[in-house]
Amino acid sequence: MLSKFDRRGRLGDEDRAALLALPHHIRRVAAGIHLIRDGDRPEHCAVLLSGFAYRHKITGEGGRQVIAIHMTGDFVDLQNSLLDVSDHNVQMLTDGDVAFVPRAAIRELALTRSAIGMALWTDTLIDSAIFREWVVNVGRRDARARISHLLCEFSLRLEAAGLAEQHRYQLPMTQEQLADCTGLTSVHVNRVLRQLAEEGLISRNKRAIVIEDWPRMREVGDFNERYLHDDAAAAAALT
Amino acid sequence: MLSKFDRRGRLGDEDRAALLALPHHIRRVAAGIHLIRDGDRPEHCAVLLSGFAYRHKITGEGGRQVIAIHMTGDFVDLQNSLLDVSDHNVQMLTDGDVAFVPRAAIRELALTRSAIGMALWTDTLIDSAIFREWVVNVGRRDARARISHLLCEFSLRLEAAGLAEQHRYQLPMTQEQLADCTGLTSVHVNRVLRQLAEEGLISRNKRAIVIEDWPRMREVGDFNERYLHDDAAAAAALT
DNA sequence: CGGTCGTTTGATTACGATCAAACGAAGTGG
DNA sequence: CCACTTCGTTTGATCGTAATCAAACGACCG
Repeated sequence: MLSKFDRRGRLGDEDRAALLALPHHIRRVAAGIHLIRDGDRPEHCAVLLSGFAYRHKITGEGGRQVIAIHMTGDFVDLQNSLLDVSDHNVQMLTDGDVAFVPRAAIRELALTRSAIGMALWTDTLIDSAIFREWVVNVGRRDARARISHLLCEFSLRLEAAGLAEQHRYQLPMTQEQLADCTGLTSVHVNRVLRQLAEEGLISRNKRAIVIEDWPRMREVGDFNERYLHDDAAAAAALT
Repeated sequence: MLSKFDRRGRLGDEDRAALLALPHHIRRVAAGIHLIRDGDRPEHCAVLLSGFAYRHKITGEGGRQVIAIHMTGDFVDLQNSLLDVSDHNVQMLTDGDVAFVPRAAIRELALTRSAIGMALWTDTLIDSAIFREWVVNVGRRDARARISHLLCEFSLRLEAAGLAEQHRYQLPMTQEQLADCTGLTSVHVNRVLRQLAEEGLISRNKRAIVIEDWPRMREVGDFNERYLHDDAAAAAALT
């Protein structure tokens, strides 16, 4: 859980110890359970120890838009840590272990140990960078590029989290959820995936994805890993 | 410039003084000038004293997606303050006065005065909340709702910044830029604006916008001001 | 006065949505 | 253990929103 912080900021030993000493309780949480609900006043902030979670909003028409996917090691709700009322939902995508840390403890720690505050702040800024890229993805790319882009992003982030290798990984979601990430319908996602496979860009078997031709996928998906602000991800992009 | 902070966090007098004492130089900047460029390593962080700026990215196909609009009082590049290389552009939308603060000074201040750090962090979290809403806007709403939503957002944010009253304001951008905010084409934006006016939801005269029927616009745009996390904006939404 | 930029309108096209249905896999209960 | 349901995937047919292409017009500016 600390490896991500180690990768970017260097925290002193004392700061690391203080982070680890945060009060928390760990619970196994089933897929589908809400970690935060739109309109809630969150009392704690979740850290994903295993499994996946997703952030989403529902429109008045009933459409769902996924805004982010979180994976092992992510500090899930720093986004709500300093705001009073949550403006979106966070739900488990798969079963997973979650550590719940009281919000007040995090604020306290950020105030008294400002290096930790900066590290947490940085973490939320990287989340923002990904939000921005998603705005571009759904706003200005066609279906083929949107999905390719997303598959590229997953590949690098999963690799950085130690959950993928050689651009091979297990997609943690259904095609319908993929559609909700990209602003498409599940029917269309299915067709695009099939087409990408037919062209030999990817191959898949149930949820297992292999990006067979990384350079071309990068191009089709108009993907540039810089927005991930993660050296491990950047390294994975070279292979 | 401090009024926004006053509205949410309460900073002590000393902290306020420290913020005001930040080294900076103020410059008049013309519309179109870049404050940060994608790929740059920013050295300072801009505060908008007057005028508007926008944040955007360009896709490989040459499409432009606007990700955020900033107005008087906004701390424009906290988003890049802790990250090494910018992943997007920020450009002036109109002429304006900009204060440039060295990035190092901001980091220093955030480290030594953690209350300020928290206030700045909060500011970036609110930016994120708006990014998230924009993902939903371009991902899951039709053209009519996207544009209505955006007009509603502007109305409240401008009012909160003291630049609008009674849901009347001056749009700081062209229809083409509006299209780049919503993932549409300028032709289509034009048609939708005309239609909204025909139905009596808004009226317009050049760039001057009046939201004639706020309740219906809120509904058409599927707009809920909660994501702005701003009491002044929430108050304006009631009228 | 020509030139550029933004707005406006019309005609046509296409991408992705919608509607519909079948199928396989996994889980449930009788 | 097998019917039965549920959920996700897959394929086909049709429809509609917004894109694209094209052109004219008004405002502002040098």
